[in-house]
Amino acid sequence: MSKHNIRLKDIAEELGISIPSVSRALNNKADIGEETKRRVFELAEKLHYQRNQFAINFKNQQSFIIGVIIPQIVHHFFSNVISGIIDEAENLGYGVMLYQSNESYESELKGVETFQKSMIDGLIISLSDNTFKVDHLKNLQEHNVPVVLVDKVNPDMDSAKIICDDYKGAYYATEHLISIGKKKIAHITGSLEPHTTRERCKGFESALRHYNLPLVPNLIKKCNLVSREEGYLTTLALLAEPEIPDAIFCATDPTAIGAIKAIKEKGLRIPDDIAVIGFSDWKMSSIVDPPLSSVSQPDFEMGRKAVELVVKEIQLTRENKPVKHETHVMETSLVLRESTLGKSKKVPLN
Amino acid sequence: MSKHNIRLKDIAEELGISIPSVSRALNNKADIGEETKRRVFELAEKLHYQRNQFAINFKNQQSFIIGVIIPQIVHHFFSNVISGIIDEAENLGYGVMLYQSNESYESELKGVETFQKSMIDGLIISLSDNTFKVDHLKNLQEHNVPVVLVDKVNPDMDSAKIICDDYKGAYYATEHLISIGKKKIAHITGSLEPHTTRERCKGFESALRHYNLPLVPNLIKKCNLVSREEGYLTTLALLAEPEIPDAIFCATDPTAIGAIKAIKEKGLRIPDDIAVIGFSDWKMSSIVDPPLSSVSQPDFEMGRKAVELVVKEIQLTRENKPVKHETHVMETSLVLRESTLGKSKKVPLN
DNA sequence: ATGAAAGCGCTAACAG
DNA sequence: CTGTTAGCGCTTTCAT
Repeated sequence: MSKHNIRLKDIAEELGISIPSVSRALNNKADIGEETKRRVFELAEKLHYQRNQFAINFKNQQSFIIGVIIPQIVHHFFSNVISGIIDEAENLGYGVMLYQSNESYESELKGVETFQKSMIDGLIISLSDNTFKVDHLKNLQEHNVPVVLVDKVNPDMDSAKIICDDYKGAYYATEHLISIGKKKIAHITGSLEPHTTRERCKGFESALRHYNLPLVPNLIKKCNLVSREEGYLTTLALLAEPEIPDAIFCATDPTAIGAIKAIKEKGLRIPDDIAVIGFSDWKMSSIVDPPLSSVSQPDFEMGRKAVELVVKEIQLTRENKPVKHETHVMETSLVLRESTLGKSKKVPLN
Repeated sequence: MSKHNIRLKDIAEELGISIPSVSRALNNKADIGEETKRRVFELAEKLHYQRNQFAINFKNQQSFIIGVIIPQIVHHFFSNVISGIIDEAENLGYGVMLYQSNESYESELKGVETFQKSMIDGLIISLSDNTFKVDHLKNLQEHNVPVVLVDKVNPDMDSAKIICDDYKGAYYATEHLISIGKKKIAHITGSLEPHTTRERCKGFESALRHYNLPLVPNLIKKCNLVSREEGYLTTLALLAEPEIPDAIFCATDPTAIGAIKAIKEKGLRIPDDIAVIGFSDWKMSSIVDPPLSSVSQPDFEMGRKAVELVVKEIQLTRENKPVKHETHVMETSLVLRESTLGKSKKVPLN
């Protein structure tokens, strides 16, 4: 049990050679005799030698760990971002530490602290909705830990960023509603604090303007949590307006699902009376009745790209080369289902 | 930029004292002068000293990192297990590294390898459905890295385990169907390889037996992936039987959702003609139409408990004390919704 | 091709 | 109370 782990020293002694020689052999260095190398490998194998990464990390001051902070894992979008991150990190030889902020700034601070204790080489973070200061992240940068912001970004941060084109996604979603003949389109937006929801709102307005549709203030409703409950209540409010909309673009899928519930309860048909489209293409969106059209974000790909950027910066930083922070804007795509298309089109189960 | 990080040495030199004194001060050791301590803290503060955890980890041969391998993050159940893990790990001063196996044995091996490189102190793992050998885990144990199995366990592993009472959950689910007057109850089971599905099947049969209902072989259908698609197809097969069931207990929620789709397509009413109950209480289960009754597992709590066990074993191992591997069986609970209760009972939105 | 020596940053053991 | 010494396991000079 407590038999100490095998060290280079053990192998060296057993073979009657020096420790550096063993090291050189195991690391396939050039200047080492073939015969020696063979004997070292053989014995290492036999003793089940495992390099002590603590020593190596210590020597190189490098952990090969990337820290990841996201608001909530349970969200389908973030699960997929994380999958992309883990995948690409594996490819590049990095491990991934995870922390969730639960949309709390204080939690986010704690996460950064935990990560500093674990000596992460780089950080990928999607900011909590309640994070307005970024000193904790700048602090990391000052300690030569590159930071990459994903999706939920902050203009005060001078760092690499991965965002998706929320503006265009919203524009296309709205354009789609117009294309199926809708004229009185409502928008349920979230808190306008996060960059993402603000862009979605802008894209919506821009599409209306472009197609010469009136921008009716009463048809733009704000809710803070963009939850199902809120979507439900907000839609009920919309339906109580003197002139009700014939389509609703919701800033998130849960809101849209709430909206669907409200519309169905009122005995209205989807999409004939009111079409509904959401944003983010949650897993559950294909399961609700009717299946929800939505704007799909390249979540997995965003994760991959984030790792690519952060590792690039890690390497440049280690080589003391100047780093230029890239911002990657990724394209969204429309996933059209019955909530806007109706039964006409056969929609696959998945 | 490349100004090297502050070390104890820098502080010691600036203050004209020895390095150990600085160490003692910073660590609030007993035998250090108040005045010295004050000066050290002051300067450390001023220089933004941050302890170099690489050195400490190296010295203690300890990372304060727990590795976690699960099949798929996107699954609601696992997301919540992970949340529980991160939460409790934070409490106990540990960070969490994450890896997903995607139900692949090879992937799982890679995960263990990655983790070994990162020198995890302990591992929490939910085995992939294709993992039948556990040498990789035993290897970890031999290197004094405690392993805790969660939910997907393996009898060959001599380790701590967290499981939930699938048998009882299935029993209660079936009993509930009986209690609402159902007599011809079908069961859609998964591959009988994993311990979990096997127990669910046993619980189902046991309840039928206990209530003197016949065990009709044709009403027990197996599908391998327990996916929505499979649930749909399997249910269609069930409905093609000469005598169709009046209730279906599905081994997972996705299967149940597929079942609902099939039943609705056939023009049958839920639950009047056929009641449906699932297992795991996925987020989406409350959203489908009708909302799905299900057996809820204490996912978050399972995660917490896993951390508790693994940390306990880590500590015992470090102190060279004997460790007794505990197995924790956690209770499930029924979440009843319209798919078995009907509209009668007002079901809350959440 | 190999060995000897030094050092990464920190802490524990031992003196005084 | 404080300083000196040593060592965690490995790699990287610098000799030979």
